[in-house]
Parts: sequence; C-alpha cells; structure tokens
Amino acid sequence: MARVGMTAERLTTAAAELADEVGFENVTVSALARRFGVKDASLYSHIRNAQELRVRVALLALAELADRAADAVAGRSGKQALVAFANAYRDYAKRHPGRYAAGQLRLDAETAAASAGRRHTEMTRAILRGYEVPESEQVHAVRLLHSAFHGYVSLERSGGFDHSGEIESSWDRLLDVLDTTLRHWPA
Amino acid sequence: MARVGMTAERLTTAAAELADEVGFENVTVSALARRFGVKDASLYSHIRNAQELRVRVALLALAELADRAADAVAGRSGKQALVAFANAYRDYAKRHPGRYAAGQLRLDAETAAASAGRRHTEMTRAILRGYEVPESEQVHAVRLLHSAFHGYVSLERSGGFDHSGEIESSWDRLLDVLDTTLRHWPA
DNA sequence: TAGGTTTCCTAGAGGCATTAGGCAAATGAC
DNA sequence: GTCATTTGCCTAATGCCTCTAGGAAACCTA
Repeated sequence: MARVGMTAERLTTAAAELADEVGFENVTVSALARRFGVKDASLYSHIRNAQELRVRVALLALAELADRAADAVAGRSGKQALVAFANAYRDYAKRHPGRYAAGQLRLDAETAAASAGRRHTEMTRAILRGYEVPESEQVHAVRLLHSAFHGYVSLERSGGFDHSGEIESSWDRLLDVLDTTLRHWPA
Repeated sequence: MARVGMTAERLTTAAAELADEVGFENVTVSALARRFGVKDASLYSHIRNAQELRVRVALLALAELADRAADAVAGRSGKQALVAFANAYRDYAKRHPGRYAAGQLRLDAETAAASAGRRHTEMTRAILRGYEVPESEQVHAVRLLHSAFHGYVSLERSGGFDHSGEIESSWDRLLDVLDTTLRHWPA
C-alpha cells in the first residue's frame, strides 16, 4: 500500500483549512481521512486521538494570530498600535473563523504555557507602553482589552449584532473609547 | 410499554441540567435518553432532532439569564445597576457553565428575534439611562458592555486568565473602568 | 540484500443520530 | 363501559464517528 506522505504537521495544516471551510466542530478524524484519500484508521499512525488533533489546530491558530498581530503592530505605538492589534485580531477571526474558534479551546496548563497565548499578552503589554497605566494596573488593562476584542468578535460571530447594523462603526467607536479609557485610566 | 411522561419541556430542562454537569457539547440524544431510562429513539416523539434540543436549551438559558439580570438590576441605577447586571451575568455563567455555553449558540434570525436576547439589550439600555451617553452612541455603548462582559467570562472559562491570578480584582477594576468610561463617554 | 521499522489496510467494537413500522397505553367519543 | 383513534415507547436498521489490534507491504538502514 503506497504511502501518501502524511505527517502530524500536514494533518494539522489540513485540519486548520478544513476548520475554516466547515467549522471547527465539524473537523473529524473521518473528514480528514477523506481529504487525504485514506481510511480513518490510518491517521492514528500520526496522531494519538481526535483531541490531539484539536489541540494542534488550536496551537497553530494561536501562533498565526500572534504573528499577524506582531506584524500589524510593528513600528507603531499608542493608539495606532492599539488599533492595528485589534484590527489584526478581528481580521483574523473573520478570515479564519474555524481557526479562531480552535484558538478558544481550553488547553491544559502546560500546553497553554507553551503556546503563543503569552505572546498576545506580551504584545498587549507593549501597547500599554504608549499609555500611562500604572504597573500594578497593567494586568487589569490587558484583560479589559482582550475581553473587549474577544467579546466583540465572539458576539459578532454568533449573530449577536445582526439586528441593529452599524457593526463597523461600533467597532471603530469601541477602539476610540478604549484608547480614551487607556489615556485616562481611572485611579 | 408504560409511558414515563416525557414532554419537550421536560426534556429541555433535563438537557439544561445535564449541560451544567457534563458541558453543553456533551449533551446528546443518547445521554438524555439514558437519563429518562428509555431508548434513544423514544425522544423523537417529542423533539424533531438534536438541533432542536440545543436550540431549546439555548432559549431557556437566555431567558433565565435575563430573569436573573432583571432581578439584580431592579431598583438600581447608575453604577449600582451596571455592577449588578454584570455580576448577575458572570454569576450565571459560573453557576451554569453549560447553560451559559448554550446561550452562545448561533440562532436563525427568527428564533433570535423571539428570544430573550433582546431583553438583555433593553436592560442594558435602561442602565445607560443613568449615564449621559448620547442617543446616537447608545448602540455602541451597549455593544462595548456586552463585549466586555462576555469576553471576560469567556476568557475566564477557557483558562485565559489562569496564569496570572487576580481574577476577582480584574473583574472589579473592569467594572470601575467601564463605569468611568460611561460617565465620561468620549465624543 | 536482509532485517527492522513504519505506514497503510481490514476487521471489529462501541457510541451517536435518526427513520420506519409495530404494539400497547392513553385519550376521546358515544 | 366499549370502541376507535392517537400517541408514546420499542425494535430493527442504517449510516456516521472514534479508536484498537493485527497483518501486509512500503520504506529505511546497515
């Protein structure tokens, strides 16, 4: 039986692509096997189980998002950096809905610690350098920003904003308001 | 064959309870059938399919959350109302993780319009009465609040805050900051 | 080339979702 | 109470998904 050259990395990449096409929840060992023209059982030479596949896609998504955000933020500071980061974040979610969803997977502590997730935090801290948020408040400011971005994108994706339109202007206003809030961080 | 008295409502309630126990994604027709001591196929006398079951649990969760929030907000205004609403929201998510997850299900436009989702929006608008956010900006302010609350709860649930502690103080600061932001809503 | 390792397959088991038809309980009409 | 109709549960079956174990062939190394 000729080998098709599957590797865990190839499977992961294909699963990520499939996630964007059919939704992360519909990425299955069976669907992936069909994509490679092999039988389901063949995949277990490369991945332990379906959960490992999901975790791999999640890690890939977190890394991609961090790269995109880093590119967008490079050379910018203050409001420009904030807006660039936020737009990279939302843009990624819109272009790669399945990967974005994968990035929300709950990971075990060890895996999470090794993921690109901490790069997101570091980048956000770097953005805060353009503002005068006290050191003791930085963890709170980081969480406010991540909550607002993720919350907006999440509600947008689940249709929470479908009835009232103005989605783009709400996003722009959100960024304005957050910028102002950071510039006048309350004591 | 004696009847166990299943109805769509009873199935929905049981599914919601099961969601909180094992996670919304693990609520299946099979698991529910086991809970009632009947065979899987018997449930189809009462529900059309698994998707209908999920939608029903989603609607139940949205309604419960709206009731909780309404109770919490009653008789309060300004920052107190904001904090009460937000705390009801997060509290519900913590006590009923499975139901909360169900509430995020993407619904078709008709179902969404008939759901308790709009009550959330109305309540938030009522909270804004305690602030001087211009009418034209209210949709943006509502979305900022919902994004922040949902984002925080969501990231908390998926372990995004596990590495740095201070989760309660970050929440309290978030509410302070949002209150201040509303009081000085930027033009 | 020989031998060891790895990858693909088959077979199978168990879980999940759903349909169709049968039988008995429950309900409604007289 | 009797009878007809409706409804709810079951069985049987189909198809999809996940995963294990063992076998055959491809691949790699010495």
